[in-house]
Amino acid sequence: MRAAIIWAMPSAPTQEEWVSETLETLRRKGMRSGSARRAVVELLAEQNCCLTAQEIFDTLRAGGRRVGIASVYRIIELLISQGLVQRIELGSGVSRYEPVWPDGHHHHLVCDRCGKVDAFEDRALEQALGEVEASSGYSVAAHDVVLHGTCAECR
Amino acid sequence: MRAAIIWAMPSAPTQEEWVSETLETLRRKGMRSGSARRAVVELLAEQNCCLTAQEIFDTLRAGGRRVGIASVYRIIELLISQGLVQRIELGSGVSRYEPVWPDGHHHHLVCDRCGKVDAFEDRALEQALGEVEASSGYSVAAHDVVLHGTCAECR
DNA sequence: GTCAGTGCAAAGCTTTTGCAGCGCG
DNA sequence: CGCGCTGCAAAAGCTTTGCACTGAC
Repeated sequence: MRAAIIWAMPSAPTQEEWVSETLETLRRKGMRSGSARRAVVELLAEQNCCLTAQEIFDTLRAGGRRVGIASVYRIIELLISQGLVQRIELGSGVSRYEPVWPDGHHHHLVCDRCGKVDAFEDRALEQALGEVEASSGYSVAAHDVVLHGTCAECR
Repeated sequence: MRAAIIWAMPSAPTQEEWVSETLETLRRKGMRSGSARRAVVELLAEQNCCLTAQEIFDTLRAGGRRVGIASVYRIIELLISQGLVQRIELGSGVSRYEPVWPDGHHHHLVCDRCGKVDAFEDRALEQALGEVEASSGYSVAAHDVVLHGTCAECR
């Protein structure tokens, strides 16, 4: 089995390190660390799966935090522009977001029956993508791969 | 150069054949061929790039057709459910649609600067994807690959 | 004390749904 | 000549913007 299904939580850096490095990166650019911003960063860090803006909002509200959905969107937008978070489109019409871990790169498998999302890594796939990118004439900054199908439990 | 940038219009079937085969497929399932349905199918067939619902609507309106945007969405939905059209998400928040040609399979390169979209094919990439799919535990029905970057002109 | 960050409310867009009338088969 | 298809209008999400106030530095 070459394509290992993983949960995207590399051992290094840890979740806490990602939080502090993310806030430090913002601070270095002269940005402040307000309560909503810190809450979103901390929540993203502890996820093993990509979240929607609504899920982030609901989770923070359920935890008693008084955040606005607009702040969630603004914070995500900021983190994406700094390369700290990545937007994932799985085809359902809503955007999902997950932290960018410096030492890992993975893609997503979506079960169209139950909605489950798995992550996977594959060296041969990355290599094939790298060769396509090199010969494309584009300067490729990012690539997204989404596999749609039916998971083992639903089958 | 392995990854050929192509425009996704295979020689067989021709555009006219795709139109007639698509309408015939619908007819065989007891569906009718109203004017809006035929107009959308004909417009899709002559595109070399994926279109948004709004673009389809605007183009048909500009051509003097009295179509509703709701019909455009309903027709696209129908064609997707029959496997005749495919939904493409390029990360901008709007869905794009293109015909499924029976004899070809391609992916997309997006210039994040000017918005241009190119299509490409690559055998090694398809093979790597096939191996990932086989070992994933999922029954994979479709896969989407999107490369983001800067095109030669913008660079 | 200043001004970036925030919450709330309203607006903007894309997509979906309801419904009455038209027209394909 | 019936019922499926269509256009229009309204509704339903998701996301963005405006604005006054709060709180980080």
